[in-house]
Amino acid sequence: MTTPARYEPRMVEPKWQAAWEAAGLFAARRDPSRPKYYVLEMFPYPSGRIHMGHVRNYTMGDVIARHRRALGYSVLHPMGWDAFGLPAENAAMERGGHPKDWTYDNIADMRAQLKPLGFSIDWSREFATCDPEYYGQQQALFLDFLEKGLVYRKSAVVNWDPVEMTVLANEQVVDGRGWRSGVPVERRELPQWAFRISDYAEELLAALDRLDRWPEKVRTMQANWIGKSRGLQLGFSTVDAPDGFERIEVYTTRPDTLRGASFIAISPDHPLARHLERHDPAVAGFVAECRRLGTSEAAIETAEKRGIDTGLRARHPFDQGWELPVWIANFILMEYGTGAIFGCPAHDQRDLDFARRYGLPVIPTFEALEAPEPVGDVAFVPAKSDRVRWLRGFGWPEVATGDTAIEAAIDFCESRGVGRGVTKYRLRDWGISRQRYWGCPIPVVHCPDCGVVPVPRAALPVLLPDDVAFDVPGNPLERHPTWKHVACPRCAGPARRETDTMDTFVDSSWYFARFTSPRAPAPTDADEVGYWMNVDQYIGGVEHAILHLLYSRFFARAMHICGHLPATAVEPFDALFTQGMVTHEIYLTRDARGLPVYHLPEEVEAAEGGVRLKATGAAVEVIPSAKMSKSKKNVVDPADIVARFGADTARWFMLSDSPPERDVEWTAAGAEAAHRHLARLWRLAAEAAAADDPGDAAEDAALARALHRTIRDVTQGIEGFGFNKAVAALYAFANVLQRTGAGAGARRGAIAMLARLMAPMTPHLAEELWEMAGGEGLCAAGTWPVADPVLLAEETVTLPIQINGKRRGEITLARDLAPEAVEAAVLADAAVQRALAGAAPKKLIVVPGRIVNVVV
RNA sequence: GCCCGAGUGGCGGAACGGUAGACGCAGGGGACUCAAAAUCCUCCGCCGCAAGGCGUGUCGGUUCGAAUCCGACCUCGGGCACCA
Repeated sequence: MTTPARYEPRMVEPKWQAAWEAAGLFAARRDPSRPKYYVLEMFPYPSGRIHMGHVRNYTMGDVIARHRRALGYSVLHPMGWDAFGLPAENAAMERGGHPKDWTYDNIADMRAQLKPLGFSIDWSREFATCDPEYYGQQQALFLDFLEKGLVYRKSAVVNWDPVEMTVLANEQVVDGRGWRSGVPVERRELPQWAFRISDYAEELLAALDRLDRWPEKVRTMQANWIGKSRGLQLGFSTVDAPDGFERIEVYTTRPDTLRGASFIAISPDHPLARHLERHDPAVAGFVAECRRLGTSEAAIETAEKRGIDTGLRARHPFDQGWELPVWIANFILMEYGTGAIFGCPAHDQRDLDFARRYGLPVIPTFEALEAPEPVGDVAFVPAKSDRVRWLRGFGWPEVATGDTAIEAAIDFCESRGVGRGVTKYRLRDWGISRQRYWGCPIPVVHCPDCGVVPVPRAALPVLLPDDVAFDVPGNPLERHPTWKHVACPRCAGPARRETDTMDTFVDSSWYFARFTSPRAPAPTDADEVGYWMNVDQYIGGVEHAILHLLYSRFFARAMHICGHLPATAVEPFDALFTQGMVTHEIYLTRDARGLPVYHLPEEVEAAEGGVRLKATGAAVEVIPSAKMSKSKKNVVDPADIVARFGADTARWFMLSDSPPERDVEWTAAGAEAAHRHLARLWRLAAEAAAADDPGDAAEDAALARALHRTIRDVTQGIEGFGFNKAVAALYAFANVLQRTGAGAGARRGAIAMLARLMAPMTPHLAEELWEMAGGEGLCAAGTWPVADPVLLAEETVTLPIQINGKRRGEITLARDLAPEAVEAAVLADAAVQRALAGAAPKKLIVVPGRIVNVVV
């Protein structure tokens, strides 16, 4: 025997990785004779270091990929890089250098950290979205979308930093101020390119029902995001308003409260507000202040509700003598509905807060059936399905539900010519223009004579220029001396390139399709997408539940319209799994001013009476686990873990303990325990390999039964995304294996099967076990074990006995005893006899094979 | 503010509406050792000597039976359209 005397992952892991590579096991091959399986984890942003979240994400995908391969599928499991985006430009500004170098260096670093983890990835398909080969095809897609009318120009608001003269991302706006300049941001309108996703709102909503292998919560979030609503759109005629503003169009989902209206409120971005702004300094001041909130909906909605009375009045549609004041309010969004509402303070908390602040009337339109109370500081907002008594209805029964009243109100208004019933969606068109360098150039030219002219396809890709500088603010493409100056493709006259680049969500909206033919001279290859699509299992963080996944669903439809995807692929992800984060405790001490100073986990140690700094012995505060983040220093570098324990330990620990959809806490003790367990298995295998004891038949049979239960449980665990349960079953089997009196041959047979069961999770160790147990060839090329039903059958069953729902004893009976016989046996039980004290039971519930409950 | 989740021993968690705490960590006790490491055995929800009682974020409800279903609330997390 030449095997080393103990488990040495540093030596064996590279060996097996080389063996897999030499055997070409992970190259995805289009093989129509076999079923295919496409497993995809959301591709990483190349920040430069992989983190434990990546390890968890890609380990889960690898378990699925290796399991499916063992089941005989032709598996596609690719990897790439979501490589455009802000951080590269921020790095260039802060540290100098070029976004391109920063990005490709990071990719090289991360690839080097990822490969030692032993993932069964087809690396030949790797690409980065910043490769001209990729973004050039994306530009071709853009031109296709343009031809089909799926892209258009519109005006949209952005965060404008008046000092940096730059558009800021929402992330770069902190408390309404630019993160670098510190000055209040402004909302500013710019012409932008947008995709017509809102045309597909109904389709994207309806199709959610068919995504039955997506988490319910994700479908709910998407449905709410699309936000289909039924309501009334009506015009309020104005009194003495400026020309062109004779009517204010209002959208409401509660037309039943129309007779409780107390004011009209319009958005600060409403055309009327913009008009008044030019003539009224007070309005101008208020509107300017609103624009300092930036564009983030969260910021707008959490800001204090404020408004200004325009002095204009609007007539109530049911009573021309009833005039409502017109206010501009900071919480009305121009993007939703018509950008104007009527306020009914009695039945909307936000309207009520506003009315109380500004002394506006509160007019209830309905009240509770029982114990009605006047509205104080809490609006009366029952569920629409609740029945209420109407005080100011118009034509429906006095007692009715909100739902009934809404439909009746729409009918009534339509019959009187006051507005019309409409269906609206909250979903807005997808603005993709970014005033930044490090993104995919939008392939159009602006010609003073011809207007917007697409770049000819032969001229694609429109390459980003390399000679750019980031030492001055603004878009480097805009400032570049020559790049934007081109001849118009149509008239050959002087024209200007579009200097906006695309939102990086565009890049990630079709990468899954590109993986099927990453070097094709078109966005996709019909044979390849036909074979590989759809993604059978998609895995990623729940933070992408709405935007990325919704955009991808739209993109798949648009690509289908342009002939790049088959009709069967308009829903590109058959199954979705959203995994939890990796968390860690946070360690901190305080500086002289009491501000926190964070410390890396390796800088602290547990000591008497708490945690201390290794260097100084200072006491350390421990904060409960939170998502690993560099700023809090609660990070563990996967490369360190691999160097210390090996990849299999990192993989095993990431799968154990926590269910995959929940957060998992990284602990040093847990990682060490995982490593100890793997070393124990290695030892058991080495012992079995060297032994030749005959054992005995009963022990051999007991081991076989335990093995087959394990096969069943691990298979169920993997197929049901219960990796932690599969791990628990494998721990339990290791305990059996350790204590068994079975013979060496039986033990080797069991270890060979154990190797196959562990191969998806700890593939390197599995090869070791497989080899020591005398297995032929590579374990990674093997087939998945099948549990023998005969060995799973149990002969007896132990039933707990409850008396009045409390457990009071148990009884062991033959497995398939008739219910009457079970009842008789239960009634004869001593504990039951005692509880009954001679009386007959009121009720006897027998759940076969489960439990018995005696009600006395 | 709005939408979506999650809360079970000291800790991570397990449990088709049917024995709450599988499996692991930490901890206690023991074996081996000159000693230590490693390894192995064993105990381990809380209160109680015991009988027994109490326990799944809080408060109610449905049920023979609730961690699980329903309602209200609390806390923590994710998303809110230019972070990815």
